Amino acid sequence: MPELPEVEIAARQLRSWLSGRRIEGAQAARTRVIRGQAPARFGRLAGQRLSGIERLGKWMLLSFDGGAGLLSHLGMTGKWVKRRDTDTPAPHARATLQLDGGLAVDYRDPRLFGRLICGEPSALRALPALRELGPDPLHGIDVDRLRALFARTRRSIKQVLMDQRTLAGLGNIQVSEALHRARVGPQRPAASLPAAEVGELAHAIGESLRATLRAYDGDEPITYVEEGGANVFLVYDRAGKPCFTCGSAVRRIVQGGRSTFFCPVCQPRRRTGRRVKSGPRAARRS
DNA sequence: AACGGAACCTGAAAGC
DNA sequence: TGCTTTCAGGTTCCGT
Repeated sequence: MPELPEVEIAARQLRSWLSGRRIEGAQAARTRVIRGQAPARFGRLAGQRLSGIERLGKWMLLSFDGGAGLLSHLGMTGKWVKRRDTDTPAPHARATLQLDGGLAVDYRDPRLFGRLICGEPSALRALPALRELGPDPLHGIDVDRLRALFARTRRSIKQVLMDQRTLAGLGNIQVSEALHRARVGPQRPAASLPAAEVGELAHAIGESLRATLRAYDGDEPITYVEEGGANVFLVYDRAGKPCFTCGSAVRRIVQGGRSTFFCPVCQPRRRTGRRVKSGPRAARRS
């Protein structure tokens, strides 16, 4: 269930696990994860060493010194995990890279929404899913571009931010969190945001991503919220619980078939011009 | 062209 | 207890 911060952590982990090691063997099971590809394609990675990992939105592009590339998307339940090669593979392992030094990394993915594509990095970059990605929000956000983009759509701000062409890597959690931090109601039409609010939203997106990244820092192996990890978020999955700012109940609504969490008081449906300064201060976390 | 909704999957948790 | 329903942070495809 990973979004930009979780994928960023996954990329860092893979970098540390693979760097300096030789791939001794690679195999993938014939599942939806590899779509039409022949499982044998993954054998090409054998004998090569990692030369770099790039995170592109929620995708990771692994490049190897023999010219091979591996594109990975974690979907909803994908995760790379390390083990000793003598240990039994992780449950729901869909692919494995054997490394020298008696180590192996498994790609596990119970729900099979993730993807692994083996090919030359240049060819992988040319795939529509990568070509159409918007800019990476961690590298600074162009507020004018965002505002222009918002102006020419009738969709809600939530829907536009979920679109990977807007900013690459935001997902359901980060969008809820960023809108909350910016005090913008998720149902508002994107086109209704004045320039000042677009600026605040851009700032909030960066803050939310960095806060999540910090929360996972040193947490290895990473545990997602739904896996029983602590909820480190302000509104996500907190329906009915008090807003940390004003104390009123966080609401859950459905937009585009997915849950949105927000505080109806701090994030009004219409712009009121007034801001919630403070209110009954709820206990921080619990 | 842009948009909303369904489809794709499995497993865990909640409801009966 | 055990069966059924609901829900899950992803993209992609299809019809309007």
